[in-house]
Amino acid sequence: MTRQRAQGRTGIESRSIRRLFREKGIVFTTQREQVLRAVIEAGKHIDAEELHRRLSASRQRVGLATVYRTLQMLREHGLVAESQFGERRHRYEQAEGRHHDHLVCLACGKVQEFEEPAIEQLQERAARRHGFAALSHRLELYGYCRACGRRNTP
Amino acid sequence: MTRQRAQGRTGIESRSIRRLFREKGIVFTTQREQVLRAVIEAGKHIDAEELHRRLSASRQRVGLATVYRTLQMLREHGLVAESQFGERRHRYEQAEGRHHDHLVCLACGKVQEFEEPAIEQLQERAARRHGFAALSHRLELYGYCRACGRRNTP
DNA sequence: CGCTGCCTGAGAATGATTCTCACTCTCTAT
DNA sequence: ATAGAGAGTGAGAATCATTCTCAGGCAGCG
Ligand SMILES: [Mn+2]
Ligand SMILES: [Mn+2]
Ligand SMILES: [Zn+2]
Ligand SMILES: [Zn+2]
Repeated sequence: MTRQRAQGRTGIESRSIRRLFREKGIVFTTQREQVLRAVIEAGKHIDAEELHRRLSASRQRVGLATVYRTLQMLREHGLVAESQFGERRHRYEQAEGRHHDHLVCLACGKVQEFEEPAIEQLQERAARRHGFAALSHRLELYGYCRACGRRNTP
Repeated sequence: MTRQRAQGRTGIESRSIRRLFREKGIVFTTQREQVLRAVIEAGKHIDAEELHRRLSASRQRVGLATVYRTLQMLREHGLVAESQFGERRHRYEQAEGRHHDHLVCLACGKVQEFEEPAIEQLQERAARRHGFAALSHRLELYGYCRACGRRNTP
């Protein structure tokens, strides 16, 4: 079995995921490695079904139940972030260092990311005012992206 | 059939809902009236199933499908607001004039409302910066309420 | 009062996610 | 390396909130 030599731009090698899992106390399995790798390569906001489809096509086959289980586990370990965007299914992305929120276009479905540190601060302040200890949050703005806004209200 | 005389504290009478519907171009039916009335009386964050149960118990029976259809319709007309709070089912509340966001306790499930006009402004600004025309948003903070926070981290 | 067309309700259908359980694999300790 | 214990996997069934279907019922308008 010829093994691909260079993994390419992601730079994430099997050994490093193995190490990552060990550090986090996560049992290593090829399925888990493949799921995490696929999430990272997918880029942004992929759903479980699509992830499963891509894995079945290009890599080792991984059961859909395992995809779900693994995503949940990775989320609990802070390696993956889950969002919903007003659809029925959840979407996943790699949880990188920086937190961000989302602008969801109601016309074309595009999801744009943004950061606004001042909002995060005010959230924290608002929470404290109510004696609430915030661990996480979700902020989504729904409306029309630049392209769709121009099309609808010229 | 003896009819209840005074509707009590809500102050919303049949005639006024009829008028409200007419003004909005909504066809009046007793089912729709009952659903809206039940949402208002429920107070906060009730789900469709519970609404259906209460209607079946105390008022006229309304089919579950009709409850869902009506909630969706009322939402489109801005009379009802929908949220999700990380659960599977949606929750509904009367859409009153003032907008608010939510603090969701991960321990006891309590949902507290808060307003922070400065956040709303910053959201608008962030959206504009990306050429995005925001129509609505959802902001939820997840963590521990005062009572649960004290219990867990004394 | 009598159409016309929207509204309703019971049950079936849908669809994303979770569960089940027999089997397999990882990890750790020999 | 090897074996045993326990955690992970996968196919399919189950769950369950929500939507769909369609036959029968009302609302609104003349
Ligand atoms: Mn994102
Ligand atoms: Mn609320
Ligand atoms: Zn768009
Ligand atoms: Zn609490």
